[in-house]
Amino acid sequence: MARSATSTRERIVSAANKLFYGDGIRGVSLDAVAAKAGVTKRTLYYHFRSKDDLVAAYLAGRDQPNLALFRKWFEEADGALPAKVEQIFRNLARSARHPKWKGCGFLRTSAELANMPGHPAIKIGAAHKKKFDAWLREVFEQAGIADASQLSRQILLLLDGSFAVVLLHRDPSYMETAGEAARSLVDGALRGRVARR
Amino acid sequence: MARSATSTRERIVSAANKLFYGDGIRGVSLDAVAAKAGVTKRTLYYHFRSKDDLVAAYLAGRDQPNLALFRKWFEEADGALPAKVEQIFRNLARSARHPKWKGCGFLRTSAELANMPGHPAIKIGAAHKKKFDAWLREVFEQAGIADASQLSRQILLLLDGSFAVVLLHRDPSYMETAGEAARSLVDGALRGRVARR
DNA sequence: GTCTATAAGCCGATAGAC
DNA sequence: GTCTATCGGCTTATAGAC
Repeated sequence: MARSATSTRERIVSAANKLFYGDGIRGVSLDAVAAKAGVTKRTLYYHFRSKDDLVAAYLAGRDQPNLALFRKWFEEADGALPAKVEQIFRNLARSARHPKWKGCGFLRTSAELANMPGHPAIKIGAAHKKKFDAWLREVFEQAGIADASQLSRQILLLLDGSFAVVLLHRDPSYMETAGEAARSLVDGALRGRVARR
Repeated sequence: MARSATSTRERIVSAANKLFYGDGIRGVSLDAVAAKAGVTKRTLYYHFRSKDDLVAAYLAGRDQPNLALFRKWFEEADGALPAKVEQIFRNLARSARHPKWKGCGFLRTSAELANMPGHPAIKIGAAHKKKFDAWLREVFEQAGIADASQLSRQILLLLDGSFAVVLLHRDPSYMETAGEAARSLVDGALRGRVARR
């Protein structure tokens, strides 16, 4: 009734975000989420129909902030297009050195719930990556790159590959390697654009 | 006592392989593994100290067969080096169209157990990828590519990226996109080799 | 080495009061 | 909308017989 500065629902999602991202979906109980949010489990179930519902809300809450961050990194980077793309990977490497970093929440959820392909959370993850792909394709199209769609997909493969590889080896330098590969591919596409004229 | 054609231990690992790969580590109980292996849980605990121990055995059992398959795909492919590398991705796309395909067991385990960085199973996964990396680097070195190490890492990023992306979108065509990117990078490295002479 | 049986605790989800 | 209390089931792991 008394509306607090952050709503109960927001506090629950925030707690779920920290716990699910940190320890994985099936590694976290709703008891733990409720306790961290400072509510009882009954209240949690008032706001969310089920654990699956909360998992979907957890990823939905990461969608826009994540996209905004990538765009910001790109826009603030100096240099030509290949260097600006590479800069995304450099910033990612920096964030991956933070001790709490545990890869991409969307990819990890799809890996953990691979036996439930239609799970709402997986759909949210897929949509998130599609949005990033669409933004990157737009950037490449405006640069006059012929097959912008193919190139953006390739960059996304490198990006998601670096999430997976860095998580496995705990070595963020792979993100810099991925950035160099991305720069090579963008460079090649730009030269292709000129050659085809 | 009576040694069966397949030992009890092997049957347990085989059951664990199917279940863990299919439904994820934390999504599978040892009750289910024991039942599928046709033994009691007490027998399972005779052969494996803990669930973590069994998880490690599950991934260890996938190491060599997986590497052998990639090598076979490469060796049987026609054409020059870039085409042979691309053929690995084409074969992977074909296998990803099988209904039981659920990504890379090593990567999915590291994603699910991201909160346990020192877990034995993660070490086995990291070692597996390092072996593949070393083999690919050797191939590139023998082709006279200058920075074979950098190139093999880039190809692995595309490979692992395609595992993650295809699992999320359930669209194996991303593996063909990754294969084309890999071919581009190998092509570029070969041209670099000539240019530097 | 394999069995039956069970400990001890955690899980998602719900009942009913206020 | 939030609380206390609890259900029925499942989980890892162990005890003790043969």
